[in-house]
Amino acid sequence: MKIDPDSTTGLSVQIAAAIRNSIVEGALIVGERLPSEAELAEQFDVSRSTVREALKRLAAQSLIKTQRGAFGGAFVNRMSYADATKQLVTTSTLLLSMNEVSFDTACEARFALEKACAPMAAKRRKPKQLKVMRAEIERQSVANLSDESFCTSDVAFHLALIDGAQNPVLSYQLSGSIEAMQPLMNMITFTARSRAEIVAIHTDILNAVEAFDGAKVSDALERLEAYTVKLAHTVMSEKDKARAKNGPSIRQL
Amino acid sequence: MKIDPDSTTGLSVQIAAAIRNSIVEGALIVGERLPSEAELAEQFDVSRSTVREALKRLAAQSLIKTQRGAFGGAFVNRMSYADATKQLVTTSTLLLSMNEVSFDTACEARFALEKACAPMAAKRRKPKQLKVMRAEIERQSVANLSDESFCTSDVAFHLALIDGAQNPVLSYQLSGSIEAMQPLMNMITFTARSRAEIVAIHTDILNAVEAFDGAKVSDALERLEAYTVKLAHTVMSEKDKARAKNGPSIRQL
DNA sequence: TGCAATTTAAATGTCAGACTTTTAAATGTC
DNA sequence: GACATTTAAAAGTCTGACATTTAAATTGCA
Repeated sequence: MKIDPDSTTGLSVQIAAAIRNSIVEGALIVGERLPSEAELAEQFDVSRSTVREALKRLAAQSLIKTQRGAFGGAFVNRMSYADATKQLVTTSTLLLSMNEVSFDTACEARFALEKACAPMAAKRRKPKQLKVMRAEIERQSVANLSDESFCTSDVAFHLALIDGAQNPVLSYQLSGSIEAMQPLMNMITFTARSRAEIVAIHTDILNAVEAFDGAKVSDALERLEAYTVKLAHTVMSEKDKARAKNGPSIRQL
Repeated sequence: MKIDPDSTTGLSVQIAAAIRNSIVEGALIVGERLPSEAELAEQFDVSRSTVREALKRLAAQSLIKTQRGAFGGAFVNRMSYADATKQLVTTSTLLLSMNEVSFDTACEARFALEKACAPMAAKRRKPKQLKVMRAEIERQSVANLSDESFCTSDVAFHLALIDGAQNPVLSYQLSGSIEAMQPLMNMITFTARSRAEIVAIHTDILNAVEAFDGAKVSDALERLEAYTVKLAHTVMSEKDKARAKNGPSIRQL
C-alpha cells in the first residue's frame, strides 16, 4: 500500500484507493479493523485529516464502518443487500435524472429485466410474495390515494413479484431499475381510469403468479409496459401543450 | 437545508445528506457550483474540515466534482454511464464476494438478465458490435492466453452482445452483473477443452446475432450457462478434495 | 467473592488557524 | 495585440487542541 506524494491526484484519493484495493483483493477481510487514524497517518506519512477524508470516501461507498470510543475504529463492512440496493438506487436515479434518458428507454430496460425474472418468479413464488402483492393491490384500489403513494405501492408490488424468483442477486439488480424509475413515474398523474387499468393488470399478474403460469405473467407485463408508455406519452404531450402556451419550461422530462 | 448538532449521527453525514437531497430533488442542478467550503462552513455553522468530509463523501458517490484554484469549487457532477458503471461494479463485486452468494445464484441472475437482453440485441445489433464480438472470439482462441485474459475477453464479448440492444440503460445494468462475476470466474481454470467449448458457443452466439436470430442467441446462452455451472462445479469439487487432504481452507467460494 | 459504580484510556469527531498549491482572471509590459 | 506577471480565490494539507464516546480496567461496597 504505497502512495505518491508528487502525483497530481490528491493524497486522500490515493489512500482511499489503496485501502479499497486491499479490501477488494481480500487483504483486508470483513470485520477486520483498520489501523487507527493516527497509525494510518503515520504509515502513509500524511496528516490525520487527510486520512480521515480517505476513510469518509470509503464509508460513503459502504466499504467501511467507523465506531467511536475505545477499541473503536474503522472496520471493513460486510456489504449487505440493503447497503448495495441503497447505493444502486442512488446511482441509477441520478443517472436517469441527469442524462436525458428518454422515458421509453428506461421503461424498456426495466420491463425487459422484469420479464426475464417473471417465469422464475412464477415457478418459485411463496405465499409470502402473493400476500404482499395482494395487499399492495388493495392499497392501490383506495380512492383517495395520492399519486405518490400509488407509485410507492406500485414499486412494492413489483419488488414482491421479483422476490418470488427467490434469487437475492436478481432482487438486488432489479430493485435498482424499478426504484430508480419512481421519480419518472411520479411525474405522471394517474386518473381513476388509468389506475383501474393498472390495478386490473396487476391482478392478472397476481393470478398468473398464483397459478404458476409464467407465460401469462410475461404477457401481462408486456401489456403493462405498453400501457405505461402510452400513459407517459399522453401526459407528456399534454405538458408540452401547456408549455407551448406558457413559454419555455425550466426542466423537461 | 438544516442540520441538528445534537443528533447522534455525525455532522458531516448530515451535511452530506442535506446536499445530496438538494441534488436529487433538483434544487442543485448539474454543473451548478456549490458555495465554497468556507461559506458552507459558515452556513452550517461547523468547521471547514467537517464540510470537507461531507464533500468527500459526495465525491465518492460521483455526485460532485471539485476543482482547485480561483473560480474553482465543488460542482454538481453529471453522472455519466461510466461513473455509474464503476460504482455499480464496485458495489456488486463486494456484495458477491462478501455474502456467500453461491456461484449458481449469481450465475442464474447474470444469465437471466442477459437472456432478457438477447432478443433485443439480435434485432438491433450494428456492425460495430459484431466486429467486437468477432475480435474477442479471435483473442479467446489464442493458445497461450492466461486464464485471467480469457475471462477479460469473455466479459468484453458479452458486453458487446448487450450493447447490441442499443439501450444504454440496459447496458449499464447488465455490465454490473457481468463484470461483478469476473472474480468468481477467475477462480476457474480453463482447460484447452473447456475453452474450445466456450469459444464454440460464443461463435454460435455471434452467428445467431449476425442472422438477427434472437431465439438462437437465447438458446446458445442457455447452453453457455449450463456449461459454466458444470465447469464451476467440477473445479470446486476438485478444490474440495484438495482441501480435504490439506486441512481446512482459509476462504471458500 | 460478586456486583455496581467509577475511572481511565483509546478512539473517533470536531474545531481553529496556518500554510501550500493550483488556477484563472486581472494587470502590466513590450 | 500578444505575452509575461501579479493577484486573489479556492481547494488541499498540516498541526495541535479539545470534545465525545465507549469498552475495559479499577475501585468501592456489601
